[in-house]
Amino acid sequence: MFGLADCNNFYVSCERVFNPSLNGKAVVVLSNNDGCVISRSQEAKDLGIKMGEPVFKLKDLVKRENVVIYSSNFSLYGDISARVMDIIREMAPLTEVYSIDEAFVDFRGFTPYEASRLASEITNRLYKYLGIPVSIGVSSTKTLAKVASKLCKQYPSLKNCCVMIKEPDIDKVLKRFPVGDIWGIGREYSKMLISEGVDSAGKFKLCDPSWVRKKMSIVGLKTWKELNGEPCFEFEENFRDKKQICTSRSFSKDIYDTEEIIKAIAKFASSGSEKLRKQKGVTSLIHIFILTNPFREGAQEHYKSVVIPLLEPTDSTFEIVRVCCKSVLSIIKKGYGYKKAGVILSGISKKEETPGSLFSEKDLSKESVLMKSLDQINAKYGRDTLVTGSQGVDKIQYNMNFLSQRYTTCWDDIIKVKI
DNA sequence: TCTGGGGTCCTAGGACCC
DNA sequence: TCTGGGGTCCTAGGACCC
Repeated sequence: MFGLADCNNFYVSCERVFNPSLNGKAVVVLSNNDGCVISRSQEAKDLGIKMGEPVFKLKDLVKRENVVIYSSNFSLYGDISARVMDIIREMAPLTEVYSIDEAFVDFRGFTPYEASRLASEITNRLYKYLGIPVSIGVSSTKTLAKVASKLCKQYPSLKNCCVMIKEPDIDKVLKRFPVGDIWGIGREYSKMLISEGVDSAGKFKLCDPSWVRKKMSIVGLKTWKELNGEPCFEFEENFRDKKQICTSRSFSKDIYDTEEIIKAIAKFASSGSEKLRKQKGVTSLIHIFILTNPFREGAQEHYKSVVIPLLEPTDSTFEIVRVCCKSVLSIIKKGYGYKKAGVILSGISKKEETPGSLFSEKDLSKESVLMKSLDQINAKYGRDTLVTGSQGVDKIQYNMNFLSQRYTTCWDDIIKVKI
């Protein structure tokens, strides 16, 4: 049996821990740059606020209903998430962290009764120790466990735990479960299935597998099998290395100045390199992209990108920043305002397993020492203490008008709170 | 005025290999 | 008249996740 522990309205719940007066109120957390809604309290959902909705469209509603707004505070959410995962791991050692607010928990070998006891112990402890409400669903596959965890949110009487094992019970649930809410079925497949008359998980479960395979590839077929009780997604080990590392941001306004774009690209390249070194990898392919504002009228050409294969795979901030700054010039057009940019590092391999070049002119061991010092200094004195010249010293401005304090990770903020 | 960021996997088609 | 067969690798694009 697989369990899925899912924090309820996670970002909003984190804000509520440090500000209990938010309980019972409509609260939303916004994406980077204060763009879209990415977390909603139940009260906000009840007002009809949708996931991903841009906040400027909600202006009237926010005012009328006194919706409380927060900018996203990932230092806080990341730290609370780590604490949640630690506690779950203490109680169920084989735990796969799936996202910032979800973990699959191993319930193999448990009777349904034992599973339900452990699940409720976990939710109770998380609420008691951290103040974070968590739903746990348990069933025979990951996909069904996801369904079970969603039921908890629908039926408060379940007290945040739902063990779903008996076939007739499962079928009863699936019959009323919207096909688009199934894990692995997104907007496009959902549209297609509904147009074919398949609007519930129950109906999808009864589809002909070869039809599913044809329409939705092997991925869709796996989801179908999982709904039929055949596990296709196993537990995975947690610290799998990334195959690509993407760093990108939207800017708070359109940027026309080439120097400004270069600064941003240098910053993205340098953060990417740092992430790369953390997993002891080297990149051999760099992808840079810039976008003009796609929502602005009359903007034609809005996406430009360039891919640069490297002759020698590297993890050096200097090398990566240098290549990026030089290459981005080839795609920037004068007179265009850019709204977003990013750097993707791919073709990643383990540094120690990557052969060096016979004709290299660089002294790689020196470079390694330099990078190590760079990382150590930034770890000790804070991010961006030491940066490349092309990144510049003044930070790029992003909108963060409703930011809470970093209650658990930043000493300055704690002092401010006390005062 | 204001529309997120960071990932994964699969498939089709083209270029290339022997 | 007749024009191989079996692969791999790469890229772009499309779907999905939170």
